[in-house]
Amino acid sequence: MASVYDSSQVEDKWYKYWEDKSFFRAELTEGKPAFSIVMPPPNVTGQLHLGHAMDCTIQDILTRFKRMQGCDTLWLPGTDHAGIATQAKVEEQLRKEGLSKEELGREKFLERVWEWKEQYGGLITSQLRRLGASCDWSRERFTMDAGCSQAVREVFVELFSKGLIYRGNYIINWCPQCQTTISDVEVEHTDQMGHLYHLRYPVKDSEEFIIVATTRPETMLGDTAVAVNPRDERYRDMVGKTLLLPLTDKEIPVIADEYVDLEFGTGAVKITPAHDPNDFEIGQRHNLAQVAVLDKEARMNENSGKYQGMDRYEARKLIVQDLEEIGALIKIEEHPHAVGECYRCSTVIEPLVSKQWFVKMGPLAKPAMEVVKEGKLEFVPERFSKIYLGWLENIRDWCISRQLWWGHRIPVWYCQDCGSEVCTKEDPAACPNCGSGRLEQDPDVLDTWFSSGLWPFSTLGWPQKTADLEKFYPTSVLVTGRDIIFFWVARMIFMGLEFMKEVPFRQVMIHGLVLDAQGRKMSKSLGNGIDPIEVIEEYGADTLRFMLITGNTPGNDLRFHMEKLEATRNFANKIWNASRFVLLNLSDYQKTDKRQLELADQWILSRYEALITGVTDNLEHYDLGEAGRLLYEFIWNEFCDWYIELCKPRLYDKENVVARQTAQAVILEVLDGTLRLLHPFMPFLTEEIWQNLPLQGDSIMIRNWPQVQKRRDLTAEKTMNLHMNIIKAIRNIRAEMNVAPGKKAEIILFAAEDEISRLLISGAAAIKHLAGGSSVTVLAEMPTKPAKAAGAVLDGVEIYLPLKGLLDLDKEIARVEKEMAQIQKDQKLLETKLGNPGFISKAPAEVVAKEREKLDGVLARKQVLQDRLLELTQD
RNA sequence: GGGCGGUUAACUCAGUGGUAGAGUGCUACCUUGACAUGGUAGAAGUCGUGGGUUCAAAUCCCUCACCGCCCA
Repeated sequence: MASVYDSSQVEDKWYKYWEDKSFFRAELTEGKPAFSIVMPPPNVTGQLHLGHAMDCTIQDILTRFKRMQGCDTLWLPGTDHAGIATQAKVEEQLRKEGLSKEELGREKFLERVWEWKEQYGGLITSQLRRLGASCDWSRERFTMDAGCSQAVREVFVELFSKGLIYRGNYIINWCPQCQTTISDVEVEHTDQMGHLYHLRYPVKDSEEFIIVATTRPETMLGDTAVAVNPRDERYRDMVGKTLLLPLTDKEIPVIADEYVDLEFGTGAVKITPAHDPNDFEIGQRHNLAQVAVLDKEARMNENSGKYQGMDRYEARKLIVQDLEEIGALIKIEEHPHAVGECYRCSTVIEPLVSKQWFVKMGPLAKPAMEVVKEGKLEFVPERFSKIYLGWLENIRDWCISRQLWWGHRIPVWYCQDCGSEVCTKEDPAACPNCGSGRLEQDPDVLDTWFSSGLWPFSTLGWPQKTADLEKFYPTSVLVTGRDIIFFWVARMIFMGLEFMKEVPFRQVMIHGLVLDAQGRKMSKSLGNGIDPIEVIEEYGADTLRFMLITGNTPGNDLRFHMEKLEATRNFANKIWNASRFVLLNLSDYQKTDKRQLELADQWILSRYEALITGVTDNLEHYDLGEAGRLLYEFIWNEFCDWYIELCKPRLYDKENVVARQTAQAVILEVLDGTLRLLHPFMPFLTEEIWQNLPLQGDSIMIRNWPQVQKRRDLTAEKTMNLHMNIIKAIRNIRAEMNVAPGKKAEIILFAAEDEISRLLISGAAAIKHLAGGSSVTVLAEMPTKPAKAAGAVLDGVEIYLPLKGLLDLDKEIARVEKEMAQIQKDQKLLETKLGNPGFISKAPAEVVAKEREKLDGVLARKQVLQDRLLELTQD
């Protein structure tokens, strides 16, 4: 074995081995409890980024953990067809060839997209394999495969027949770049500095006027009213009057509506029902006409007179200029406001009135809220349920039609003869109303999230009644980022409740984002993204995985630091070398029953037992970071720094067979168990080591999860702590006295209490070995204290190092005085506390007793230090 | 404007009533038969501000400030 762990030599080998042996497959074993996760499907043409890496690492840890615990485990992978993004990529490819999708035609274009999907769709799944994802590839799904498509069809038709899907003219978000509608959640609001234009609208046949404030003057040509708040004194007399829209002299009424904010601007707002969602609603309440002045390219249309054909921003400039000329522009103010942009292309979206398909949300949202309120579905951390509920409370109907070609085509046909609408599970051959064969299918496709919303059951075979569905629905937990709660999580919940009559998952674990070292989001435009595959190649998948889940708490963002990556790589290497040490000393290992456990063995077994509990409990509660931290600390501090060192004398001594075999047995047991606990976090490294251990089994990944055996031994832990503290104190003295590390020194220990004295004798060998002692003498009595020695005192033990010739008296005095100062501080603190009658009477007796004990210890130590100081300063 | 999260050692973060912890970095020493991607020892924090509750607050409550995110 090499002294440095080389991940590149082992990862592919083991992944292939696991996959070939079908270890990832859910077997539907009778009687085994189920554990299932559906993977949030990444974009089929996408590449793995650190967000996926974190998300999938968490899922893999949970999956491997549950698998080892004996569950019938299914982690179901798949990809999403990602309508807009994928279509855009293929269109871009066409553009390079000098083609457009219109030239190609719908059918040919879709063929091209499928080709593209075949070519690039495998990339992300192969990248997930590099990460070590133990998902069941035999059940891999795609949102546009036959099964998922059938599910989409089923759901659409059913919702349609229940009246929960309808078509109508409403205001929607239009992306002039993508040339499609997008849903409310796909609009991103960013604060930008804009202007508030104050415009004067004159009252007809009067000298009066109203000043309205607007951020979008170019839409004024589509104004059909001006609204004020009915409680607004300023405009009481204006309501009902007719205004003349500047530039056109069109007559529009002044109306009163509660929606208008008295504080904002002038308290009077122009109403453009065709280009603003709020105005749209006001327009409906007051029966106002909708006059569209912008087209789908966001250019001024035929209703805009001389401005026709202009881009919206160009038109804004000119209209403002023209208004100024006629004296209708009162003033322009700087005004910060939120601008809605397309989440895909960042183009400013344009609210337009358009005939689209919608899902009626009210009836679906209600049960989706109930299950969370009733605790049938839990968010982890809990606070995310508030975000979820808040969103559903104010939800608007979901616009699901998209003017794209790539996606699930809306299963509605229009009869060209009688005009009826046909929505059926099977493609209709003739109009059921008039029998005509002239049916045309709706050209639009569905929002990608419509099919992802069905993911937890469509992937398990629904609408068929399958064994998978029976066993694995509801899934155990969903793991995803918080940016996707509205897009996806909420939709899966109401779809699951509607069609399965059951939550799609019992828990939702929400994690944060991976940020760059400065705490910024990683983005293409900033160029601060990090390719996980490059990280895997340089540092190994285990390192990346462990780094992504440690050092933060659930739900919080994680900053990506190269230093942290290195530290984790060093940890992997540490494990590698500790294992190497064990293996080097296990060459002649034989199973034995003749174990004679020493204190160190009892101690490490006890600590290992605590580790099992800690790691298991934290994994059960999705606190992976804490579980990882416990493993890190146990392995590095307790196992490597102490246990391995304590074992060395026994392992090197081939004469004492029983002692050696005992050490071999315990170190193997602890290493084996620790590797198993670590396996979900670092699957490759643990497999590579485990395969080298003298143990039976095909793979660590299908071994049992370690169980506690009631071997926690607090007495052994306490004794060991005493020994460790003595060793540390001696090392400290040696370092402060500049004793060369190789130089052995005489150690004298004394305890007034017999019981402690016995513990010292039992630890003498270990202390000698680890504290660089030439000898360890435990004195039963100490009539005179050695003056010419360096010393320390702790837990009822006095330590002396005679250090002939090496002792610097002044230094030693300084050391003792420093310690004395600390002791006095402690004493004062404790005395103040114990002198407080409130503390004595109100604090729990247990706490008081503990503080008393502390004070006793402090006083005893003080006494010894005082004596020593006296002796040191005497002659 | 509303909501959520954060503010702890130089940096990155744990800690959620009983005298502050880790990793990295820093200082000194050490190539000792697992590991220099290492070992040993050490220095380093009035736990954002101001109040309150409590015998006791980094921890619970309130105020404010700053940073980040979400919603409108």
